[in-house]
Amino acid sequence: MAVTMHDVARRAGVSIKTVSNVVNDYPHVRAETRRRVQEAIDSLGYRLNTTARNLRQGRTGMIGLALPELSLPYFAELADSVMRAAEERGVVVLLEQTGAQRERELQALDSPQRRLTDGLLFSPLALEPEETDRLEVDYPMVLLGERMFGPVDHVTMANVEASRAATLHLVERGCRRIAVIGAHPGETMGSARLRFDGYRRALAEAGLPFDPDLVAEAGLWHRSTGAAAMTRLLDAGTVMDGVFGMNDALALGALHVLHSRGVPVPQDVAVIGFDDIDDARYSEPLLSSVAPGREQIARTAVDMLLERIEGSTVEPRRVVASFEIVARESSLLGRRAH
Amino acid sequence: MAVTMHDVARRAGVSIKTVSNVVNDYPHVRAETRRRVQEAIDSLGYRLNTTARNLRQGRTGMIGLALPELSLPYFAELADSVMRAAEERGVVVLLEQTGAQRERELQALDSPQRRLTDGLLFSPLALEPEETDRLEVDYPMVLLGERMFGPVDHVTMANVEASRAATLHLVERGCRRIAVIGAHPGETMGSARLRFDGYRRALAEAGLPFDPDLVAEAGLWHRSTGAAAMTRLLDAGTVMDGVFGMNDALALGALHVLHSRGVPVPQDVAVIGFDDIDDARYSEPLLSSVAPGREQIARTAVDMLLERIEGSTVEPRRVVASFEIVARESSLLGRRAH
DNA sequence: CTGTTAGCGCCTTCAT
DNA sequence: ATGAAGGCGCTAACAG
Repeated sequence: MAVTMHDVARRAGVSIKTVSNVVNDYPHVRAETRRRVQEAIDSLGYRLNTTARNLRQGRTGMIGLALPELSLPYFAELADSVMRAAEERGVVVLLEQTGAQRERELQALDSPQRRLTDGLLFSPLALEPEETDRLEVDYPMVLLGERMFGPVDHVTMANVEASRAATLHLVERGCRRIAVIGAHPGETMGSARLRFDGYRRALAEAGLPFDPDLVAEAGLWHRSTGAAAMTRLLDAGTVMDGVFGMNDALALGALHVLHSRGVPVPQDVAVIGFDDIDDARYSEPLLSSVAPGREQIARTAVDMLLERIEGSTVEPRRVVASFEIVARESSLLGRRAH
Repeated sequence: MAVTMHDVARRAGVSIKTVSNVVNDYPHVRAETRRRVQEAIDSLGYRLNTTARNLRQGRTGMIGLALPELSLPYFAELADSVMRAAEERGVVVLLEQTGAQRERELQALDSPQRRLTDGLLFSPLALEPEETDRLEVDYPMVLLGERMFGPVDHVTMANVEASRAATLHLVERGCRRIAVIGAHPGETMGSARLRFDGYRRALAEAGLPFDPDLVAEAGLWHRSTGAAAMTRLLDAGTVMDGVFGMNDALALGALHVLHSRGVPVPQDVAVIGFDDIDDARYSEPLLSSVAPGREQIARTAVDMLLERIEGSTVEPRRVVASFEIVARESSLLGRRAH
């Protein structure tokens, strides 16, 4: 049924090894031989059997990507970036969703898929920082995100720095009372905590007072929770001239509410989000955001994982991606001076 | 390095075949033998080498899922459903994005990944209906969506029927002038055409006139385009008491605009979308929608593909999933009688 | 109920 | 620059 190297070899009048050499671009093959083999390959419609190669080489050519949920825009876009980066490196990505549930995150570390992949890019959201020992696995792994750190390579965004920069961006636009949406009180690491820290640091640097009334919690970082938080702020009569949404979904929800209530954005209230998801380019007004270096994160993570797969045993590394403030309409106009 | 069946066999004092039988839940194994083998497996930490099994069986245990983009909510949720359905059947899904570009859709049909999968679930969005001959591939395939039909199994949603039902749902709520958002003039098949047909059919059945002024185009089915379309309708002074968004993103965009302009929903204008994506459960007001049977589509498609992989040669089948109207706040209240 | 044999298709020695 | 042999880890087929 399937055409094998043997068939090609017979057809081209060479040995199987020569066919293998041609297929794998081995340099020392005479041009004429190569041509004959190539011709046989084309005429027979031969295609390499990846499974056999994998068995022989003890590799699968696939890497796993375990993330919370594809329906969260940031992760859908991250998956996209990782798949592209992997393609450039000649490997294939096997996606797994954990639903941000602790049990399923643990399962992902030990699922049957692990036998199918050479390594894992793991983005936990539910595992507790105390459980880092679970990350001591016997296959190559690179950690994504800031939920936890362990004795493995880690690629993360500059949460604190970037939040600080986002907040300072609003300050530069003239904002003096900046609300922050998405806080998770009590969290000791994780994005919510880090981004909140960045916000406070910026206030301190700018010499602005911290006002707890300007902090709005939001458990899930969805549009709806962002809208609800904004509504609470407005209904409480909180005076503000800027809003920092800890992610774009929250910021978009807030934007929606401001718009509905007739608050001019950015004239009366400037808004900035975080993640720079695609939707930020389609809102009214366009949403300013922090581009957290998703592409860089994806590339770096894939490269690091491949190095581990190649056998590198250097100390676990930590890479922090560089970010960028993307100023769009929601924070763009000059604001009233105080 | 790796523990093999041989190691387990030696440890348990049985032959390799017996180990294989235990691993594969072959029934005729004595309980005592099974126990001994299992013990050896556990103590050695043995894990089946899937690649070797695949090579032997001539299968990979993976199916491909080629879809436009994960960042489109419907497809993210479809991918989720397919991955779950596949897991229940013991196969793994290899995802590929085509970016809704014709070239990349063609590539997906012939990518190196095809050697890694036993079959393909293919959801084209850019290929032209005339190009059905491209679908004559030499591996098992099941087509998803309504962009085109070919000589292969096909799973689709009841676009016409469901749109008709959505429109009639608004009619039952008392709507008499129902706008439709998302039209693609000139399209001969594809979702936009089919859903538009359902809309017109419903109007005809309800004895309502068709008014071209109530039809709003939207090329990309995003929130932003839905909002823009709604804005155009309102600015043109079009009188309406209902809106049918051809997908939820469009409807959510429209909802946003109505809300901003102070039009009470559903009191003055009732709104319904299509796809029942997760976001519909988080809008203000909650968005009514058509649940197109995503789970059923996923299960059916996976099952059909697996049957083909098993070697079934029955005539190509076409399955239409059953849908459901999900009435939420945006269309729920009784409307003024005329 | 369990063992033996013979590959699946490829790549890595080692020759030539 | 090319060929021959062996085996990656597993399972199908057949014995026993």
